[in-house]
Amino acid sequence: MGLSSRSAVAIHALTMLARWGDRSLTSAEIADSLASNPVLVRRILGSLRNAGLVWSTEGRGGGWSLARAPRDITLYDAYAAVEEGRILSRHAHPPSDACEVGRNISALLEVEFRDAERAMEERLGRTTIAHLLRRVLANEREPAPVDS
Amino acid sequence: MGLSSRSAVAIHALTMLARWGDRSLTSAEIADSLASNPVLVRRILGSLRNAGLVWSTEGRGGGWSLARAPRDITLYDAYAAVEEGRILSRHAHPPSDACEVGRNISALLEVEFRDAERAMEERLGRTTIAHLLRRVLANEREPAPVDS
DNA sequence: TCTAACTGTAACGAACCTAGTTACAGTTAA
DNA sequence: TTAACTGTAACTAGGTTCGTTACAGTTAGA
Repeated sequence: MGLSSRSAVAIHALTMLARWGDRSLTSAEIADSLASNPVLVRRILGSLRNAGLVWSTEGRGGGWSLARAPRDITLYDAYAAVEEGRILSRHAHPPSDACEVGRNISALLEVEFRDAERAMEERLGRTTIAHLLRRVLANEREPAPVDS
Repeated sequence: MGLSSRSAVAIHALTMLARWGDRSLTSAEIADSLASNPVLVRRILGSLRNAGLVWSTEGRGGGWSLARAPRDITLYDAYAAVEEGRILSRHAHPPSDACEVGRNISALLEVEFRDAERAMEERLGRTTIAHLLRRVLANEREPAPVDS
């Protein structure tokens, strides 16, 4: 099935907060850009706050701001804040001890899957919100040609 | 949420087929080792057959065998045969074109996520069924000490 | 002081996926 | 002819996701 789209929402929101860093954004503004729902946005930004990536203020005029410089927030930070658990699922049940393969494969698979997951995470950690924002602004200055 | 455990089942089954390479195994034998169900096993081995990794014979005395040498089957081959689609989900809906970030982020995220997924796949491609079988047999010769 | 604009969170539903199961048709060897 | 297999459809229970409604709490400003 694959993971949820929460990582995409989180990265989108963080990039918006970086773009309009001089003021806070409301969950409604972010939800508009996502074509989604303010409650969903608040839930996901809540996870980002728990991870120390953003902070919020309540009440009228309240909203959300980055808690760190965009160059100090990686895509892995966003991913780790909203996505829990493993990517590659292990056996649903412990295999049979009566089988040579069954009693050894779990530990071996654990190492392989863990390494593979880490490779993905390591790649996500190489890109920051600042990188994304720079490319967004570059695209805006020189829009990609539109086919037609 | 993460992916299904089909990859784990597929790799477990392939390792068993490699271990008992001189004869075919039935879905019931593999299901026993997995503490699972023969129908589930047949479904997953069916995907592996579609990918050219195993073949099966019907009728009495039938069963499953590897279609390639264990050293020519990687964990990525197994993964790709049973798991479809992407790992990191993209936006559930296309973001708003009215927002600077919204109209650029999808394409940028696509590149990042694709690269991250490829990093994981590349790591899975580095280990073969022959590697796993060798370690299973090594563990059997020299069992890991049991705490108690 | 009242009101409007926010966050924070619980609760719910529809859609979807997974793992497991039953059932049964088709194939093959003995 | 029968027993042992594969191949596959259909169904269930349980879990997750995304979206929504509802509402309590907080804050700024008229």
